[in-house]
Amino acid sequence: MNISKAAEAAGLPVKTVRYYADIGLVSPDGRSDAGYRTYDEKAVRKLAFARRAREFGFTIEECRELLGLYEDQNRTSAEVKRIASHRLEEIRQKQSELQKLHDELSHVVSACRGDNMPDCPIIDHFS
Amino acid sequence: MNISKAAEAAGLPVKTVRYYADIGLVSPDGRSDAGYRTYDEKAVRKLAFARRAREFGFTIEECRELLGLYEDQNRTSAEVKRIASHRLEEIRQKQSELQKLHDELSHVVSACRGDNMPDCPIIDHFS
DNA sequence: TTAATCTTTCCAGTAACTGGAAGGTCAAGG
DNA sequence: CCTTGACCTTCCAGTTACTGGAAAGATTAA
Repeated sequence: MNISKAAEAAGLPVKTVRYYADIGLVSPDGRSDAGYRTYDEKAVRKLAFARRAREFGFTIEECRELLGLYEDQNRTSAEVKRIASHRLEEIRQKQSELQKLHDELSHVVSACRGDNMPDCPIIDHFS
Repeated sequence: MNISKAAEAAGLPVKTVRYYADIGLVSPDGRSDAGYRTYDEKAVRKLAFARRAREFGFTIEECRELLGLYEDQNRTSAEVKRIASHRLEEIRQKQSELQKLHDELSHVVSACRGDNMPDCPIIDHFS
């Protein structure tokens, strides 16, 4: 699979996929004769995982660690579990924060009559 | 309320609060005689809202628009509703993506026996 | 009154992309 | 075979959103 197909499948811009290859976060499966990066299913799954993790505020280095969980045969099961559990806790925290954001905006929407009156009641939401 | 208390209450670094003041995203309520920025409850709520929105990938400009929903008396109710609904849809999308990330990591954790054996079965998750 | 702990501005540096130039490759149509 | 258009490559510069640190003024507590 060439880079644009892989990028599309993972939901990332081509530029970003190339960048991830440059910094060694997700390497292509190989190169074609012409020097084109090629990606297999596994690499694409890693890209998609990295995308999700990045979208939710994990840094590149944290993504590297998380992806490393799947790679490093020398890691102990206990260590994998420790790291993953820690990140899971963070994700649960994010879920609750996201819910708050949702509720705040939701309040805006439901409080709006939706007509053209300029006295939308949410203006007072912050006062 | 001085900047450090406001930052603490909003869950942001002081530096970032100052930065948001500089770019006019969230202005302090005023300045003390000595020139210290002062923040009231309303400003703190805006900071917290901005933090949440930023954490979930909305850009500064998008935050500006969202915060503007609460400010601009000239906006029509319909416009507020349109913008907020659009963003709400994005948030729902994010919730589902976050769930996927949660599930992937969760799979790592539950598949781990948690002992010191180096053959944690999740190594195969990406193959 | 002196030390610790704020606060200010300003300027430089970083993380993670992102855009664009210059040029090589490939598949389809004429 | 040749060209055209959509790929791909590297490299380098620019952007967004902070973030760290210096130098100096303000406030508080002992």
